[in-house]
Amino acid sequence: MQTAVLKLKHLGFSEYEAKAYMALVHENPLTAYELSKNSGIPSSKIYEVLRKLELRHMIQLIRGERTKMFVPIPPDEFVRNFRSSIEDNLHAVRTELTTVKPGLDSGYMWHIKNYETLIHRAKRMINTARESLLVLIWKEEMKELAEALTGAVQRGIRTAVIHYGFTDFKISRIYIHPVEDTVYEAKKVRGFTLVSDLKEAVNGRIDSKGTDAVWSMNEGFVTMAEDYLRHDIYLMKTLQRFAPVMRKKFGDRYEKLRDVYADEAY
Amino acid sequence: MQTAVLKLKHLGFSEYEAKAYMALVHENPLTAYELSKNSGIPSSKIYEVLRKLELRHMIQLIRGERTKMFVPIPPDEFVRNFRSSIEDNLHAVRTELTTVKPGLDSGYMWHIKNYETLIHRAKRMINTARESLLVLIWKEEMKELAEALTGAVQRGIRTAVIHYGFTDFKISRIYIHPVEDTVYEAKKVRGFTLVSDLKEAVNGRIDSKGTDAVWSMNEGFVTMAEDYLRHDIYLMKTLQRFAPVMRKKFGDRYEKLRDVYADEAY
DNA sequence: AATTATTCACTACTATGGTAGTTATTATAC
DNA sequence: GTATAATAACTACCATAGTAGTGAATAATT
Repeated sequence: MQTAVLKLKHLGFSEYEAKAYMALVHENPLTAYELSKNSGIPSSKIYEVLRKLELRHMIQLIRGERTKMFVPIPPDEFVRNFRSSIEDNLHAVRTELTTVKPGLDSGYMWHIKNYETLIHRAKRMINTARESLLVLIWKEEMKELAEALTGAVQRGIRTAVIHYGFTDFKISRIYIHPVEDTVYEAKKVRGFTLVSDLKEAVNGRIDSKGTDAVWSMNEGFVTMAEDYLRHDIYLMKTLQRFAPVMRKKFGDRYEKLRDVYADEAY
Repeated sequence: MQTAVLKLKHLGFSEYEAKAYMALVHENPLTAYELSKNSGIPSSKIYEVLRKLELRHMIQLIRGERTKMFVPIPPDEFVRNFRSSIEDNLHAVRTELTTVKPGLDSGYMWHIKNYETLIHRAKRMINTARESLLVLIWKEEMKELAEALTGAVQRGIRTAVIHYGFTDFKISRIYIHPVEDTVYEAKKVRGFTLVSDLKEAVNGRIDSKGTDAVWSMNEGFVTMAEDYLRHDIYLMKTLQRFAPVMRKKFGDRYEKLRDVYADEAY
């Protein structure tokens, strides 16, 4: 299925509705009949679908020569419409709910015991960060979050990543922590820490037994996580000074690692 | 039904899901059984509902003493989550669709022949305006759009309203156009013009036969609409100078109208 | 024994996707 | 000039899945 159709479905449209709108955007104006052919929607369904789209203000009926024709609301306009109505609803929910129960969130420690939930939470934090991101991560989690992180960097979010083990991932400030595979192999535990905007943080570990993480906006917790990462960066920068010693220990592999070292301090 | 439940339904949740989440926000943590009682959801359905909510990252299972208990994701967090995923989808749709068909929108003249569509469009324009709004309106449409306009003014949008006929509506810059009822009665046509951010405009008329309006981002069209309204305002300000004459014509009624005149030029 | 916790089974309604069929009008092909 | 595609518009029917509503059957706790 086309990605846009899929996304529209996520936004709550039926497949037929999505396809019809897509087809109309690609070519218009069209009669119902033409649209049914272009979109692959059975002609028997097309009228029902068009009615619904019109109700949702996605398309508009215009007078053709002698037949009814349809044009789509321009995508830009649709996006603005949709966003605006969603924001209305979200705002209403938010005000109604947050006024009821104040105080749970800010100091609350949230336990996450599910890997997917952890990744989901991390993604949201990365995507909604406004200023800064501090990350300690292993390659497994990096695979899940690389896209979101790249996006954040492009958005101009100050981003520092401490990556345990080797990676090809290129980002302005990435500090490679040269962990020997043996160490990792022995422990079989991956740490994961993420601090966003110095306001909220997750910290956890993932091993064969599962996931165990804590999320919070608690000030102490966040500060601690932040210090932890800063400290790690500082440590690595210190280690860099002992490059010769390192080289002895890691050999060529260390050289390779140095190439991707960040040039600038966080 | 509670408004928040309704809003959540608008956002795509089922009634049970909405109720369950609401109830959990109001009191937590709760066991499934307790929740079913508090929320009015049949206990036979509560587990299924909870499973779905967990999948959607709306709630979280925690270990109680010996029974499973549930806590909601804090509303703030939920709102951020939800918005972020909607934005992702919208963005994807937008980029995929606007790259395909460039140029339709900007010069396109959009005919609106449906009253509801006109109001809908106007609302969206008002709600998404970033700088300025110029409105020519009659009381019928004012009733539909008053809330949106008040919101815009509060948001700091420069707003000028030319209102035909008398109104109680209070807004910083409202110019009352003293139309005699007879004139209106005779024509039975209401004009409506809206210019937002000097970028897009709708212009139309509503009468007993129906609605006929045009929306466009076409530069010439927008400029024209803008000029039209400015000119009307200018005209009225000039008329003000002839207050004595006006008073003769409209008598006491005119005095009443003057009270709500805007004090400042647009 | 009563409350709490959880699952199963079944009904009804609605939305969706899919297939079939009806009725005109308008081209074009033979 | 009639046959036959192709276009256009619309109804009816069916299977499936999700949601809502009801009743009841079991466990496990207290």
